[in-house]
Amino acid sequence: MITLQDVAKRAGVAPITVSRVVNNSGYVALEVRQRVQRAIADLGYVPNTLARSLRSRQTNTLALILTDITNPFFTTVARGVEDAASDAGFMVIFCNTDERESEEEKYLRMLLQKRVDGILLVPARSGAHSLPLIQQQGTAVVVLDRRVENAQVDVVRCDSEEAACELGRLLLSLGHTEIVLLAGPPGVSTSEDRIAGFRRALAEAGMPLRGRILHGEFTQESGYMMAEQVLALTPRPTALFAANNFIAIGAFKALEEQGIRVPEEMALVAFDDIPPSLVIAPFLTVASQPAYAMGQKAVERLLQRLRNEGPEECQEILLPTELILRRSSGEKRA
Amino acid sequence: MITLQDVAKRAGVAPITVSRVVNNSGYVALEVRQRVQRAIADLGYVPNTLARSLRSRQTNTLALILTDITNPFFTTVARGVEDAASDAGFMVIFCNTDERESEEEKYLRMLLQKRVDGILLVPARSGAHSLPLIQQQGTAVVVLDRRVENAQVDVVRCDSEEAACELGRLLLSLGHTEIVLLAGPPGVSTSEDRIAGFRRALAEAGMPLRGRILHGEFTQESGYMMAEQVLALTPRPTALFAANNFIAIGAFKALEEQGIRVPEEMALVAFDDIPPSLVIAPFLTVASQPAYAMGQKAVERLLQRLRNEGPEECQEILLPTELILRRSSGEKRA
DNA sequence: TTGTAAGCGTTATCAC
DNA sequence: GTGATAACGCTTACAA
Repeated sequence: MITLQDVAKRAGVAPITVSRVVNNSGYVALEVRQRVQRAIADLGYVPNTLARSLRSRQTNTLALILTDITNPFFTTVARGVEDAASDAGFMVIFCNTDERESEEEKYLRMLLQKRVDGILLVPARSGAHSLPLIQQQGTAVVVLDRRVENAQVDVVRCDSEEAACELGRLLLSLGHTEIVLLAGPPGVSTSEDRIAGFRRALAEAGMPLRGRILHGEFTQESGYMMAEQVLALTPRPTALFAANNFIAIGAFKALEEQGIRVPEEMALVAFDDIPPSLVIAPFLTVASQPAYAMGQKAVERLLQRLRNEGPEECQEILLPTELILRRSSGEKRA
Repeated sequence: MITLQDVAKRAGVAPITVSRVVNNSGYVALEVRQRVQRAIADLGYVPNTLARSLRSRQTNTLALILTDITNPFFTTVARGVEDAASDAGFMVIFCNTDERESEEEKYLRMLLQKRVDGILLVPARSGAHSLPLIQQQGTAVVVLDRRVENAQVDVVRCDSEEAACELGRLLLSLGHTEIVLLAGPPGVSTSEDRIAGFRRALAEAGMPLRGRILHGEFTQESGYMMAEQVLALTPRPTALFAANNFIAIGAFKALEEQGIRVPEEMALVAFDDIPPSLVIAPFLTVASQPAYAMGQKAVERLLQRLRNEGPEECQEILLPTELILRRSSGEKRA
């Protein structure tokens, strides 16, 4: 392997001079610079970032820990992260936890050992067991998409509670009185906030709340199973509120198999849109979160931390959701 | 920052002994090992992989260079890569090139500087300008999804030519004679192979080929525009063959806006499925590639190279595509 | 404008 | 079983 030393020898200068040319730092005479550059080209020298990072204590690498890149919401977040990081000269390591804290911790340890400059974390559980690990190590971190309890940390997310309340109000305004929320797992803030928002909408309307919430996972399979349970209820509800896109699609499949028409026999609304580029005929009424912008904003804040810019105190950056009305929520009931 | 030295001092041993404990290498007396482990716990020591990698010449990091993680085909590939890599103790850096060779090269240089152990490359162009860069540096590489010209390299992909031929035959067997292929960009092997397969299907049927191929990008916008062009033709074609999923969806939107019913007035088939978890009502007839398995297999081969296992000569691993018949291809014409 | 010397935190090598 | 020493390839601090 060609090292900086080899280049220095070939160019007849000291190693540090080559370093200065490579990094465009400090003064180097034009003539010397050219000599060095020729030597670099001749030898095909590729700087070794490991050595540089060891000395400079910067890796120019960020990490994004999320639950599942396969969910288009997170795919889009990831793209926002990558673009923003790339613009700033950072590379990004991706980790899928599948909502498991054990995986989260495993990855975290590896990342800290790698001395990544910063971590973007979508915590598997709002307990956020792993946050202390990061902060104790002095690594910069921004939490994405979800709240965490009792933690001093920057967060970029949407107001799930408010958006869920709006979705709930929508269904109520359409005349539904028997609505069931197909929720995500307990202990995840987005799931809990969406439940709280739904509750608030019901409370505002003076409606009682019992047996109206099912707990599951943020997956299609879970949506399917929860919808099956709902269909066994009497009287049968007239509207479903899916806590995310996957749950909605799973629920729809269950309804379809039972021959229940959406929205005529069962209205359906959901959290998280599916990107228009993936959908032949947009159908779901959703509260859409600005996934790409979330990724961007989170990186922005993380870079501020790395550069000691921006406000010193921890911020909670709330991005707006958008209510998108489509066919699945149906018309006003008689 | 706590270093291995600090731990050594605290435990009253030499640094190398701590190293042996951390890495489970060499002999360490049980009593000493426990003393060291206690010191590690007390101090909250986190090993520094940079230093280790500098010495050991291994980073336990792979890189995946693809065109756009936002395309569900690549999202799934990425998940397959991440899972397989993670199982083997490797982390993965992701890079989006948006089909641009300049981006590909930029990322590549950064990755080589980072001394990643191996690179998974979906080359932007079949010229694969950047392959020599990698190989010259002695870094392991596996090419994914696409062919490259004149290169000694392992490739994991599907047989686009054959699958495209089958899709073409399908349309012909349904009685279509005026079919237009909405292709991807020239210079990309998947695009060219799909054209070749389509041509072969026509040739087999003894049908002439003129004005039957439009070139565009692998994007929804491009699909939309190409479909608009098709609709201006007389006589109007009766079937469209989209070279990927995004093109198909863009084309469908153009057709819909013009009030043209699919498949009654225009049949539509495409390459690449959309994952069922994302689709309310599967509709497109497609040639589906096993994206997850492609990612897995590619990592498998890459790890073989890193470990000097497996066949020495370069392999082309072809994975089977699956023809999935749905509504969009329509019935046999009168 | 250029160079010297030391050190970043680990592990390879060889010795005890 | 354990340790001393050097080295990985680069940059920081200081000197000339």
